[in-house]
Amino acid sequence: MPTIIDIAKKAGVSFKTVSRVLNEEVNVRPATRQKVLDAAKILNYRTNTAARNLRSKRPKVIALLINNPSQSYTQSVQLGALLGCQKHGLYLSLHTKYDKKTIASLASNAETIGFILTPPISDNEKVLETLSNLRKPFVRLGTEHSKAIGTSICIDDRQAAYKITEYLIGLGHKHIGFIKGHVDYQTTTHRLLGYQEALEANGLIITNKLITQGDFSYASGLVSTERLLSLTKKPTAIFASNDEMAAGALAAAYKKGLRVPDSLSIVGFDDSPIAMAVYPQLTTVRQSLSDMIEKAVEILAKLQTDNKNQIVILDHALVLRDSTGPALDT
Amino acid sequence: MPTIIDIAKKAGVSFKTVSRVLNEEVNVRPATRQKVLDAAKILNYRTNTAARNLRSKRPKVIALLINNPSQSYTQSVQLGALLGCQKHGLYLSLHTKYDKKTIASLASNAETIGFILTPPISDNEKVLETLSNLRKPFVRLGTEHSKAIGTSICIDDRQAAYKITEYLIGLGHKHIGFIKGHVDYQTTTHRLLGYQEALEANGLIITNKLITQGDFSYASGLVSTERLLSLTKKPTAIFASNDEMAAGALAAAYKKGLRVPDSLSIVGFDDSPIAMAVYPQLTTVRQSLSDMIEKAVEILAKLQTDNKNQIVILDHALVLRDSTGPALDT
DNA sequence: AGAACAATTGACAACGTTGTCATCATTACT
DNA sequence: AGTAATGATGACAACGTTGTCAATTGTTCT
Repeated sequence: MPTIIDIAKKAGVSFKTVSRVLNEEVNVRPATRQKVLDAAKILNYRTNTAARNLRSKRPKVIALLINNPSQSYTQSVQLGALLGCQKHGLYLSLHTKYDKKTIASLASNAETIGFILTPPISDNEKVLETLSNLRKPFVRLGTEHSKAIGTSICIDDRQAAYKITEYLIGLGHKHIGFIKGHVDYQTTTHRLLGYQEALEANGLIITNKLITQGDFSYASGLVSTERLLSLTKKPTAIFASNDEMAAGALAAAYKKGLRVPDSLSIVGFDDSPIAMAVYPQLTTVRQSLSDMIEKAVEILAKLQTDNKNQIVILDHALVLRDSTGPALDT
Repeated sequence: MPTIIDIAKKAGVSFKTVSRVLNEEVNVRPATRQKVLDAAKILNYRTNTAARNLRSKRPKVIALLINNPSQSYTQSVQLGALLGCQKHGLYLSLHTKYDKKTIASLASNAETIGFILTPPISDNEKVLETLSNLRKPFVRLGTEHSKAIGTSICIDDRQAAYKITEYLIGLGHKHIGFIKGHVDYQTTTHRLLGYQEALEANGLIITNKLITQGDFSYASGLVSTERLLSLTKKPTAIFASNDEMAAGALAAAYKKGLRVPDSLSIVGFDDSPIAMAVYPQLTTVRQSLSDMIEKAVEILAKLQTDNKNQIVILDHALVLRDSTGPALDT
């Protein structure tokens, strides 16, 4: 493996200058920088993180605050965080408690770079206030809260919900039930908005009877769907705000003897592992949790004092599988 | 943080001797070793992996071969492997291809310590043969194959299946359906054996009609259960060889209008995330995948030439949740 | 006892990077 | 134009460990 000394020789500068370029320090002439970067590229240089961590006195720990009942969510996030940390030579410390004391003690540790908050903690006012006072950087996942504290990373939940609703409308569905997520989550609001806007834009009426309250759990999806299917004017499609509730909706449909997607279409949201583990496999919205968290780690890793309070919006995609089909004629 | 030099001062030896003790090298007098270990304990020493990795020329990469359709399985394993690697200062390289060429190229890399094989690759004869010839150590997960090649790590699937079957029998169930797993997996055989032995030991007859072939997928659990429930002599309980099939079984029960656990008890196996995401939550067998894989990493990390071909059997536990209840009187 | 050998321990370099400080080049100011 | 301030670069030490090899101690054999 090439070292910065090899690069230095090739570029005709001192190895310290190479180090400066690679660490994006100021006070390097653009021409010099370019020479170094070219040489690094040719030699296919990769930082030796062991050496860097040994010598560097920079903080290297990222504190991940996570408290989500869904184990698969927790796992995905943890995996992404770990991969991100590995990439940037950082260490991860994982926490499920987020009281003032815990956060303060983490923040006072000189090793700690900053925090990553996952929903619903991302929108917890107390935590946000505590962190703001402590002057440690933090990144909030899955929220685009207007209040500009810290950096936020999310997808455009509203647009995604809009698109998947429009997809159902395109299949001929006119009565589309909606199962809301847990009230503590900001995504709950945005997904509902997207659904409502899509109906409106396509000349359909928004009926409150077709909108039920869930909490992101399988059981709530089951119960909500039972309620929706007992309406006199039954929906021909159901939009569950996440995949677990969609799985519950599937079970409720089976219970009623409705075939999916023949008699009822069901869509979820997230493209979590459950979406493929279920029969029929769910049409859903893919958001890459691991991308999200890797981005969060990257932001903290490359933190400069100037780039605070941005909002990063990542891509999403409709995933069409087997749980959706044309609406039945009524 | 204390260094080996601090320990050396406290123990009155040279820092090189401390290094030797901590690396479990030979040729250290027992008394010296003890002095060093005591000093290390008092100072609460922790190895600086950055420094170690920088200087050490030992290989540091573990190749993980994984090809499992279940995303949640893949995630758990990857997470455990990453945590294990972090703990031992190693790097993980992940592979879903396992043809001869891929394996050979990984093995020829001097950086590679060894391989971890996950089911069903753990029992793939071709792979095992290739690896044996390449003389790189490997650890096989989820198998206790009698053929003693490489180290194997597993739980006692047979005993676990026995116990959960006996639990059902204890609830009064006399007709217990069984859904087999995918044929490529060795666990499939052992879980079936445990089921059969429990029936036999409790004076129940083993009926082939009550045993159906699945493949670990939700869909196969659904179909198998439908078949079992259409028998003239219906089972009052169903033992699915994993949680995904148990989830499918739940859906089939709903479809038939059977309440779980009132009219039908269902048990799964693995205690995967799905077991809690489903309603009612599944009674199942917990096996800690992450423990399993961490152990695998540890074995490779501390590899000595002498301890090959062992079989490590980890603990399991019955997890009683809401999908099981007393048998209906017939 | 003395020689030969093995076991045990230590001195010191080296890994590839960042931190500190010194030096040289350039710009800004009087 | 001369001086001060700033920008750009370099020389070298240092991080905490392992690798190499030499020095010391203990053991075995003649």
